Amino acid sequence: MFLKIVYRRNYYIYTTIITYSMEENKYVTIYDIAERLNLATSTISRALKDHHTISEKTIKKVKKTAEEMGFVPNTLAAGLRGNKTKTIGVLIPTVTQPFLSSLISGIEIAAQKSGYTVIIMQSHDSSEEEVNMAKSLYSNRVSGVICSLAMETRDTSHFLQFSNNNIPLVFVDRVPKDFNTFRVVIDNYSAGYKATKHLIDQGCTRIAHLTAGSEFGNLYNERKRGYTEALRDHNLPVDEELIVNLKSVTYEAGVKASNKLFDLNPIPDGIFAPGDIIAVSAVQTAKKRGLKVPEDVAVIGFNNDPISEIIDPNLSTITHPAEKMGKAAAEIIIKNLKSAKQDEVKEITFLNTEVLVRESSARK
Amino acid sequence: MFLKIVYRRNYYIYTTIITYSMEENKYVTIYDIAERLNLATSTISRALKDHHTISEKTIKKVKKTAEEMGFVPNTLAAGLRGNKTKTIGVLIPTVTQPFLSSLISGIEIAAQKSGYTVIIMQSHDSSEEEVNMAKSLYSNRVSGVICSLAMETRDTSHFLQFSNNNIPLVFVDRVPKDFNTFRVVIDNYSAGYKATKHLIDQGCTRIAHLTAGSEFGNLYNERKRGYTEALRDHNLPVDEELIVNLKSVTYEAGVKASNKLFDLNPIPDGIFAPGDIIAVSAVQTAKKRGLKVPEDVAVIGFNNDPISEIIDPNLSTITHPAEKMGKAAAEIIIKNLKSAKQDEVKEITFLNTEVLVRESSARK
DNA sequence: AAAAATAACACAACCGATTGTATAAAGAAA
DNA sequence: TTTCTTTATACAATCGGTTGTGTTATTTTT
Repeated sequence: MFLKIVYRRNYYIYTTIITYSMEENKYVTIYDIAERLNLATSTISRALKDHHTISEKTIKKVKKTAEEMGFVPNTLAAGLRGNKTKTIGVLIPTVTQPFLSSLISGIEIAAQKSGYTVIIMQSHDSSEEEVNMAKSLYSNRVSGVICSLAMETRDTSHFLQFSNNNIPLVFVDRVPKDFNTFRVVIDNYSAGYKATKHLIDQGCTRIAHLTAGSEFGNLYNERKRGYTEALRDHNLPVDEELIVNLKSVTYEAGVKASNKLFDLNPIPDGIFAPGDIIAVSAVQTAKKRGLKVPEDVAVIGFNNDPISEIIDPNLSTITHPAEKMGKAAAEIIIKNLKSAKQDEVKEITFLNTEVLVRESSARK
Repeated sequence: MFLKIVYRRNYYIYTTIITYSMEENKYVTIYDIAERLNLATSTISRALKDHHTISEKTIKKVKKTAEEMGFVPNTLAAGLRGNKTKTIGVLIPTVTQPFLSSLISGIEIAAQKSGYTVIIMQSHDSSEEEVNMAKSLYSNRVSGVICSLAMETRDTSHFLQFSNNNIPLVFVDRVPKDFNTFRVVIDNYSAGYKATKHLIDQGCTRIAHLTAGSEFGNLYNERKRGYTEALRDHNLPVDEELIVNLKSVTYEAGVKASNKLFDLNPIPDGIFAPGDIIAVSAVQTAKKRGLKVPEDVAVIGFNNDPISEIIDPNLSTITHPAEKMGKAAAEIIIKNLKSAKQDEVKEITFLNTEVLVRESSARK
């Protein structure tokens, strides 16, 4: 065995390679252990999981031998027989958004604790991919599914294969309105309300709102509803020219929308953005135009992404407890898998959000 | 079936629930199709994969019926029989770092394209968890494994179970020195060299370097080696007081280290940080102390994290092609799974890095 | 000491797709 | 018509744990 270094471009490195012995140790099965110990495979199987019908002595002997022989159970065989796999399928738009990667992290930690494995699939916000991947998860006989819908998704019938087959299904964050299953969300309405109220409390009277998404993605609409309600409750007019609908939730779209707002006369004195990236774009656009944040315009974002703590001025934001939501979702799955049948009542779990006041909105 | 809303805290929402019919459609198997069509299961199995011994007519009929009956193949059964699963296991420290989530994204896209499923596990930089999870991947009979080592890991013998059993194993980014298997990396030495040279080219003569990690994690050491070599090549002294070793790669640790550097007299006129978060902390610490970036001190980071484009001033950085690396790793796995036996030669794939000059270091 | 109860383990079917081999039917060659 | 191919499909073993039931010992009860 030797080493070949491939230079894909023009860089060099020096490396030492030690070759380990390559004798193939085929997968060790319970049959191998049974043969070695002159016991039945059923005894081995039961001994390995401390079944009460097996004597202490045998259990100890079996476990020791299994260890020695390097036995690792074949999850597939167990899953096939028992028709369950201790695997949780996660179907989300992408793993690269901070919110979603934190969500995964929470799921993974909770799953790990109970001995579950996590399969992750990315829909890339495409319905078509979501349909395929749901099928793939089903094909893999996942024990439960956690999903945050693709932006594009309207029809959710591809999730019926889970709910119809008693496979626990939890929607997180971007959830369908009309599907009877578990949901873990934040209250986007009250979060929007709180964010707007905060700006009002800071003395803002001309508060703009950047929003996004369609009617179906009720997430942004709920935030917007909170925004308008807060304005009404405080006797402020809801000015349609202060509400800008983003084509996409990107930095560039945020810059464009912010510029539109700052072209108004008078400019808004407060901006509520439904995401930190957008809020950051607003802050920086303001700064570029010589506006002071928060003095001239106060800004509050959403999510509490890592960046919100880092930019200057620090960004006020609404917390979005991603990891907790992941943990909650995974725990719902696990709880429902433990009991013989699923909860009749499909709980909607609301997690708390908080206004995090930092420099970008602190006028007082 | 009804709906119960659980208020975890103090928020409210209004939701409509439509209950879908809940008749259970058990998993449909090829046996069910065989029975319906009065054919043998072997015929069904072959027909579904266009085997040449099955007639066109039968294939068409079988596929139609399978579709109608809602047949979804049981991956477990196929995996058990064939002893392969079309699943790639990914074992990384965490999914929440931008580099790693982009890496996953790349893996997932490439895997998806070839019909592979991805299982992700997080070691949280703990060796113990890494050992357990490697075992779990093995237990799940993954077809291949992609791993970026836990910071803590010294002994890599828990990966022998893969290489000894002909399961393609690719290490990415944080790779062991002495394990004979595929690796996908960047040339950290030359990246460090280039970053430092860039600062020199900008007129810096007193360049500090923040570094991290131990001897084993050769990643940071390589960057440091590039740094010192670049200095030497340009007849600049290597000043130990300008090299600060971080306890952890966090913003806070970066602030602390930066302050230490700015307490020196004279202060460094350039800083090379081995990560963008650290670089950002340096930039902001400098600004807080009234120093101008890049005039008083030029800063260059590493990774090209999203934040580097957003902070003010924009951060110069070294690109770290995460998604490409993931794609490359997955493709190596897939290629090796396609051929009967693995490549004898375990390639080391180097991906290119580039100096991305932005405001934080552009003095000229 | 005989009957009953319990402990300890073995036997074999099962999960569902795959695949080497066998068989039957249809067509081609002799 | 008979034999040889070719085509189309069936049969049955297999992968490796799991689990209901059966079978022997061994111990306890009466």
